[in-house]
Amino acid sequence: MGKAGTGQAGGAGAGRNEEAVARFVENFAGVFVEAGVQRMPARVFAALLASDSGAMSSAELGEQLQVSPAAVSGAVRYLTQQHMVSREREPGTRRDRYRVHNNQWYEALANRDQIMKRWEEALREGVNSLGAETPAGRRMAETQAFFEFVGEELPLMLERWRVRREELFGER
Amino acid sequence: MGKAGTGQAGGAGAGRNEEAVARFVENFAGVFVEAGVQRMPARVFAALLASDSGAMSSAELGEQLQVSPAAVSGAVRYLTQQHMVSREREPGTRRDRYRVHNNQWYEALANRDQIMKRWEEALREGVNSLGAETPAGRRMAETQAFFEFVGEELPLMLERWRVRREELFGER
DNA sequence: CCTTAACTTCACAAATTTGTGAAACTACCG
DNA sequence: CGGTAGTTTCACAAATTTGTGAAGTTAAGG
Repeated sequence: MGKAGTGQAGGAGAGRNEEAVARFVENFAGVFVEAGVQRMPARVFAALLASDSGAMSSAELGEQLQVSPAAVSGAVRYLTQQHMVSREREPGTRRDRYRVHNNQWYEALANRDQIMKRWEEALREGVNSLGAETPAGRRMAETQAFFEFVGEELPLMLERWRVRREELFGER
Repeated sequence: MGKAGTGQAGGAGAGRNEEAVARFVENFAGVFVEAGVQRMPARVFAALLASDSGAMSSAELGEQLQVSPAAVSGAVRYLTQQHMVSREREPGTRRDRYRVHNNQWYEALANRDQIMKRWEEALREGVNSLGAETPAGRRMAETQAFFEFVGEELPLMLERWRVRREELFGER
């Protein structure tokens, strides 16, 4: 717990209230967990989100969250696969840094192209094997249409968000 | 209604290919699991979706899925809490039936009002405790705005879906 | 009221998931 | 080329989750 010397690097401004950060991290990670994400990736992600620079090294993450390098490695693999975090190698050092890109991560969250495809495919197969004329088949076909609809709408919604975002935070 | 010897009741038409049904159930349940739902609720839900009438009794579910009444009970509790399934008591019998309402369940899926609130709240608290002027605070505020935006957009999108749905399946 | 079918709850055993330490690997740096 | 900081992989122990059987509860039907 007590972190030693002077300095966390990635996240800490001078007067950061470490306890508040920790509270946020666990709380926010909890929401992710409820949404079906494993705990460790959720915690790592929350830590990044709560860091000032938006990027931390593996060692920093391990220290802040009190977990082993192995755990960080696994979490980070998951997060990069989900495109919620990107990995960057700081040139001139052999340390990777993991970064959350401001608007990118929640767009990835909303997009979920892969997931949508899985739903549609499972439903399509259901319609085929049960028969489009059966009541169950009709039910599935309707659901499938819904997912297709959402697949069309999401990109439009994200486009509208970019406009709104510009209005709200435009002159950063 | 004797549903003795021959027949599954809730779901089975005469020539239903039970094997195809089982395959769909496990496959579709898998997609749910990937999306963070526990396996048993996912299986129960898939079974209902694949049933002809869209409704099954506890006993029928237990038999089709080869699980105990206790397991069905737990799964059904979860599903009703999520508003993905509704419980009805058949008058004149003491058997409950569990029903999936055609368009209702995926609207519930897309709505997730409760979940949205949790995200917004966690983020709001993060902004407060880290300070709106800090980089991390700004990042969170932006994310929070995004969730608010989505919260506005979802109902509109669902409204558009209802129109589209009428076009596609209107004269049922 | 009593019986009993149906559903729910509970303690526990089984199965799965999770995080760790240690070994293996990679590729900077001298 | 070798040394070494950093990351990843792996086998395993711990913790959590899951489903079961059995007991408990509820209310329909006589």
